[in-house]
Amino acid sequence: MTGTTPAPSSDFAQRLLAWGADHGRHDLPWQRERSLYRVWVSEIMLQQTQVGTVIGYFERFMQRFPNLPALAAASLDDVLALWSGLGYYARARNLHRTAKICLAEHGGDLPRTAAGLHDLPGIGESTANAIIAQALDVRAPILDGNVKRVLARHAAIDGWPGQAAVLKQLWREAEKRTPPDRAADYTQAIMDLGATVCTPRRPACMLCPVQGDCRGRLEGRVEQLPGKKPRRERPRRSSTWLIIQDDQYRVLLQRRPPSGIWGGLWCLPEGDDSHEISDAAVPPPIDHEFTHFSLHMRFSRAMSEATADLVADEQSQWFHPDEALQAGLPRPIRRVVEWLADTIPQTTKD
DNA sequence: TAAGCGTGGCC
DNA sequence: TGGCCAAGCTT
Repeated sequence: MTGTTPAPSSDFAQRLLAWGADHGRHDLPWQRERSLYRVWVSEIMLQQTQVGTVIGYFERFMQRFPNLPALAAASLDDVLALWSGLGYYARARNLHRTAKICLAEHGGDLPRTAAGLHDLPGIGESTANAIIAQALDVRAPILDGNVKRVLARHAAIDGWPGQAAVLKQLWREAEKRTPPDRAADYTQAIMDLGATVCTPRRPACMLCPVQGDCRGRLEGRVEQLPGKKPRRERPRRSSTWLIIQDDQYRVLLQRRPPSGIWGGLWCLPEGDDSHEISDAAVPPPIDHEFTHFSLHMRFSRAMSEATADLVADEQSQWFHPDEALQAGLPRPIRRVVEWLADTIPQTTKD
């Protein structure tokens, strides 16, 4: 060693590890009682979702499904009920599928290799590596949104990470910088740095342990990195949803098809203008924003006599509003059902 | 390669 | 307010 040439990859990791010990997060629920199962569930919940949102869902999920066999034995309905409100429901469907596959083909356990995990539904390369790094302390580079941002800035990699060439460069950096040991600590540290210091807006570079050789900072363009996704306009759609109630105020809900938006969740039937409308009060319309479109939702009362086809549908079921709130409902439908629960006349006193 | 897939928070 | 972003994967 000449002593004059820095060893960026190794030193980068060492500085991150030292920073993480003092400033990283060490008390997240999935960091306690660490197991493949708990880390797997947490990683799926955390896809495109922030830590603060996930914690409550994770705790309830673990309470109800403490281990993989419990999850595999559950109905998809029960799994979706606990996922209700968290979004990207394909994650819940894949989680359930994976649990069943592991029970049938892996003796009730998750595979202990990245390749084995990657073969399962809902687990991509970064998630597979994150799971073995966090749960088994095995060296495996990850490349989630936090790491992409940290590396794009530190190595000054231009372009949007959705482009294959940019992604390849980022993977190369991730691979190069991942240290041989302390996989779990390093993985947590680099994600924590991205989440708390190297943030998308107004990064706290003065607090950053790797600011000294951060190329993005040296070139004065930290906030321009990584490159932004090309923007395209969000279509606006509108739809009418039918509120059909029986004489006990039970509401008719319909299970949505297993794929597509809100797949497998319980919804009001989508209506057209052909149904007879009653004059009972309806909830106010809801504007719901998705990533890829805006939805204006209007609500309309229909009589069950006028909708015999819907009532007879095998995917339809009557729910008392309080029961419906226990089911897997999309966010805006949950709001409507809460409104229905509040508008039931109180005929008894106790 | 690009589009589809939720929801909440932030400014 | 609307645009952007978040521990991405699937088709």
